[in-house]
Amino acid sequence: MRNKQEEFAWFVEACRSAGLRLTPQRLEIFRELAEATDHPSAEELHQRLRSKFPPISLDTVYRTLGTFAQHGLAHKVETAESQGRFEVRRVRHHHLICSRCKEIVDFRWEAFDAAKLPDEVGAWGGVENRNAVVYGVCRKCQERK
Amino acid sequence: MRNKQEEFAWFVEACRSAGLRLTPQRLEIFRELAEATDHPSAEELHQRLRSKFPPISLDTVYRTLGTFAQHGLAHKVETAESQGRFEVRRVRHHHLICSRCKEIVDFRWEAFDAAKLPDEVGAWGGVENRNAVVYGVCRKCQERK
DNA sequence: GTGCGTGCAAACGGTTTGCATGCTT
DNA sequence: AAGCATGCAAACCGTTTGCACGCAC
Repeated sequence: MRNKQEEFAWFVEACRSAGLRLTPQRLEIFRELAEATDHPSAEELHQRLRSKFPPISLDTVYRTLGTFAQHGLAHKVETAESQGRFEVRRVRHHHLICSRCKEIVDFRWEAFDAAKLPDEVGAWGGVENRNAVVYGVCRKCQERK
Repeated sequence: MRNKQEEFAWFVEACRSAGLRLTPQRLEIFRELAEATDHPSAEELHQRLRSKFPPISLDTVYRTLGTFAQHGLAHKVETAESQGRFEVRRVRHHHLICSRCKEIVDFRWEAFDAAKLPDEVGAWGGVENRNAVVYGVCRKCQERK
């Protein structure tokens, strides 16, 4: 986990090399998403930024997340839900998804990262990334039942 | 891979035990989805059913897929796209997704299915399912470049 | 006959887009 | 000064819903 200064420096550099202008909105959106651990949707993120200055429109949040995702500054998480959810991928990780409350939690799984893929995958094409998604019911929901 | 008769019998039984009525529309939708290998969206599926009898409305396709998913007769695939895509899960499998053409291909990976999850996952809650999603560029898109 | 499933049409929610203005470079 | 980024508002698309009719049970 990087500290805030490092993260900021990394963001600035990433924007530069992607040819993206450094605007207060983009900075705020990135900072807010980088601090979040719950993979917020665009709308959720917009709520959290309401009180910030400058006021950021929802459109800009959508556009900015799209731009970030395009340039690898953020990632859209794959879920079976309709609403898109985003994250800044600090370290290689995977997702636990609670089928009741839809909460998404990160976890590390080095053995999976290192595991050899089946041969047929090589025949399919060139692999760029892999992710594990684990479904279940989280402790909180189990107790709530 | 089951043959059509077996699949039909399985479907009938699954509907019965789920308390779902056996309608021509449901049968057609299931058959079409079971034959598809490309994880179609509701709208794509509706297109394919256009010529069939009885004519099936798009609403019914949506509703039926939702019902199927609820009862485990079909599954919504987790992707980073906005449009939902569905499949009938014949055997345990995982997904290759081409980041260019968005095609989704199934593959088997028994080693992953059997692999031990990290301890922290047990602490999170009760696991019900796991899926691997592998991203890359498929052969066709590599050559097209 | 009962009531679930369907089709129609209208509503809905999340997301995208055209345009004029503003601010980064 | 040039042109990308933003905000506004309207459009858009995939999906959901209320209602009345029809069909599986």
